[in-house]
Amino acid sequence: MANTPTPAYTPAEIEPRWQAKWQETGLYESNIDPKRPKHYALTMLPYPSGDLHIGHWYAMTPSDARARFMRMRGYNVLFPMGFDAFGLPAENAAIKNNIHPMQWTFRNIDNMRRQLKSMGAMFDWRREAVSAAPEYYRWTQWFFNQFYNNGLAYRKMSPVDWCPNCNTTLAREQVWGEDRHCERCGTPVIKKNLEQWFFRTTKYAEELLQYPGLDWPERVRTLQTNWIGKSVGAHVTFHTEHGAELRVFTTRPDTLWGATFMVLAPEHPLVDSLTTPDQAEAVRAYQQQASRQTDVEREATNKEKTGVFTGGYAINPVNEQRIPVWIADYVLMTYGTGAIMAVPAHDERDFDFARKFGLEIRPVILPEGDPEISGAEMTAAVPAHGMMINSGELSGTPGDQAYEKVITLLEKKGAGHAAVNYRLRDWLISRQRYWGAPIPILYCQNCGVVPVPDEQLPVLLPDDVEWLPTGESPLKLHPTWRHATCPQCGGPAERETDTMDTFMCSSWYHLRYLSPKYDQGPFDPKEYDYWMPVDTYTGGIEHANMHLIYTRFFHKACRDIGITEGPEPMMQLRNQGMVLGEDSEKMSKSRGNVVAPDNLVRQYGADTVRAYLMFFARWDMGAPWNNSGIDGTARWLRRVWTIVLEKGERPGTASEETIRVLRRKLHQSLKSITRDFETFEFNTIISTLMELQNEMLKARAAGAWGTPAWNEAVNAYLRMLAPVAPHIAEELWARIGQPYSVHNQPWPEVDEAAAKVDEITLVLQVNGKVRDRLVVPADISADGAKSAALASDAVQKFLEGKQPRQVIYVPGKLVNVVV
RNA sequence: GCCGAAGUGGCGGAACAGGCAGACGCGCACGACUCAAAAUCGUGUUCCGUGAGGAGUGUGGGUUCGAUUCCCACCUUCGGCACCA
Repeated sequence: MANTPTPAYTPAEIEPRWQAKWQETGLYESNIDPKRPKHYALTMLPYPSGDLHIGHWYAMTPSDARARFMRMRGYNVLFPMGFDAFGLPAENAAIKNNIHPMQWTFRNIDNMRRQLKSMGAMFDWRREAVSAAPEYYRWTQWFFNQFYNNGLAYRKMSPVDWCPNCNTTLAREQVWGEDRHCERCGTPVIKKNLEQWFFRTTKYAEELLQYPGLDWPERVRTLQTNWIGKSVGAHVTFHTEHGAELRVFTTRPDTLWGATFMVLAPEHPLVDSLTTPDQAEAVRAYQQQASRQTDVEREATNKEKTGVFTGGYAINPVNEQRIPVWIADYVLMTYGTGAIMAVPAHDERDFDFARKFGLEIRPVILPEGDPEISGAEMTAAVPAHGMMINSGELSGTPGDQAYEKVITLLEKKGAGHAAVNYRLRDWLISRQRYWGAPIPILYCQNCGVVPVPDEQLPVLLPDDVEWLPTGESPLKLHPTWRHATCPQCGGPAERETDTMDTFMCSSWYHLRYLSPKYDQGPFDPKEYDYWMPVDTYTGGIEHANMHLIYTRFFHKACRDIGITEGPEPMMQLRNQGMVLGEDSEKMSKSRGNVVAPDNLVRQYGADTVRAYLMFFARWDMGAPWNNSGIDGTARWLRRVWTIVLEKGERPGTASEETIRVLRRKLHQSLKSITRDFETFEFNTIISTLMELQNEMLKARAAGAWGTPAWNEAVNAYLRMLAPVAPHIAEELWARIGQPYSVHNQPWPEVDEAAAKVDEITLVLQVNGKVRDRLVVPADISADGAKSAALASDAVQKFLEGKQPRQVIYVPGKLVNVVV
């Protein structure tokens, strides 16, 4: 062996060879096995844009490594992969290149599947699911029916962005610029009302605020909690002078006596009846301007309040006061009731509005310690709580009872009650697009809205569509597709031509993975019972408020219908950060800072790319890509190659001390790496492996090669390396004569005795500053440590003859002498 | 404005019960090998100071024998929400 040169490390040859072998032997096929504990590791599925991005690798490689780690720890691990394959880019490609979205999508999937395979991940490809395949979206439609039949889906008018020139609806990403113009023709976009389908996510708002048993980052829970936006208060019913009910929501029922005017959203349905003839023109003009205004423009107005008096009045139910009703765009139709009682003395926005339009400001709350001042004297609203004043029979009520007393009074008068309001809105699922799952609804002249019966699903997308540059959905333009027969009366019916939001598809893909070919339901219950819930879910934080809320809603709704079980679909969540370009900007083709994983794999091999992605940044933080750093990781793996295959000098001549140090480092490293895998701290896994290698190099130079301790170290090293760099670990495992496969090996056991330190370096401090170090037995007594410290020349020098005031001993660490 | 995360060498980062700041790697410098270069190997590398030593984890305070770590105030960067009644 000494004379045979070490073969070169050639990842380009090794990696495809093992990938083929793994596939051939079904190494990563996960099947139900009641004898072993299961672990469902899920990573967010990619959109098939065409090329695998370095960001995909960054998200998936550590997820794969951890799934492999769990596998070696004895879990039966399911780690599937698929494609979120519906969506707008395919349609844009269709128009631009005259290629059918299906062709475009499936061609991209083929390429990305190849790229994913080059990662060497343990995906069980038998379980691949593609959301745009009819056998998938059949069940997406089936779920829609379930929601419809259980009162969770409903239709109502709702505004969409509309290009009056193209005569088409636009998705959010098709509206460009500050002036919000159409991406295609540049015409300013307007809002248009259409009948659209919604899911009742708000029914689950309260439950979604609970995170029972969830090991999710605090950050994500905070994002979701803020997004759901719970406010506690009361509904109060005012009346217009004509007797119409005018309901408001308020978080401050205790300020009700300070309501000196009301404000309605410009679109509020009562505006017309409230408006007096002399105000009609001004009101109409304001409404028109507001309807053209976009959210962006509303923000750009920089809080300068605008509004118009309707001429109408309402009656405050608690004091019978007649107060003017205004309209203003700072009141949103989409939140609360679209109307507010304005309490300028205690609300900043109402205060600004009152000052601008000369409306009355009446303080009704006196915070403790504040002097009582008149509304005219106020320079700003006082939002604090305190004693009620100027509030009729409730004047003098202390702040901590105010809320309760007002609610009681309102209930007695039948004028209101305690209420909770949420920022979360129902989920609008209608998309005026072709490339999505058709909403399985028929409109019959006799029977009205009729769902397509489950046995007629899927409602297939027609293949023979024309891609006209009108922007209108081809489903609307198709000559025959929309004509159907009513399943109830047999008469003619029209199909819904809208398709579903792709978030609908991705809300249940983790269930489809369980049995992607199952045709008796969305998933095989046997598989569900064994694998669900998802144990570990990894993906980007950007999905905190959309996908992750939708999928939780979906699970809970299905649970109540009886389709799923348990409170939550995904028990543990971990988010990776983002890889930026070398210029610290977001990677994009136009900036030219995109890092292509294919090129890196060609140059370095997948194992190096995997290891570098785990090493170069904290996984949850992300960082700008740094191309020069990868050489260090490549060097490390080449050294692993030689350290395993090359014979060391003077084999077997190592001292006992060398052996002990080697074994200690090995088992300490094993402990540390095990913990880091558990806690998703991937960068320190690699650095610990590098440190251990440095120690092994030293031990080899000192003659440890060929000893049992050396062989133990090499064996354990390859097993620890296997999740990170699966190909080289497999190759070296075979070359040292171990049986296939390293990936079926158990995770190494820690030898606590070997890891134990018998000698420690005691740090000696004087007044907190390090002055000396002392090697002492690990089990040294406190007194022994202290006297050893005081005997040190360096300590004596810094004591300068003074008597120590205090001597502190931290076991196993240091002695601090205080003078 | 509100909510959240983060600020450590030239760079990415480590320090996992409050106890050696800078592990590991990049880069750089010097050396070995080489006719030479690459690759590889070795040594060094927070700053100031020739040195003893001193300073040092965004800034300012505090608690403590001792603070990157805990508390208070502030600054900067990033992310989310944003007239939410």
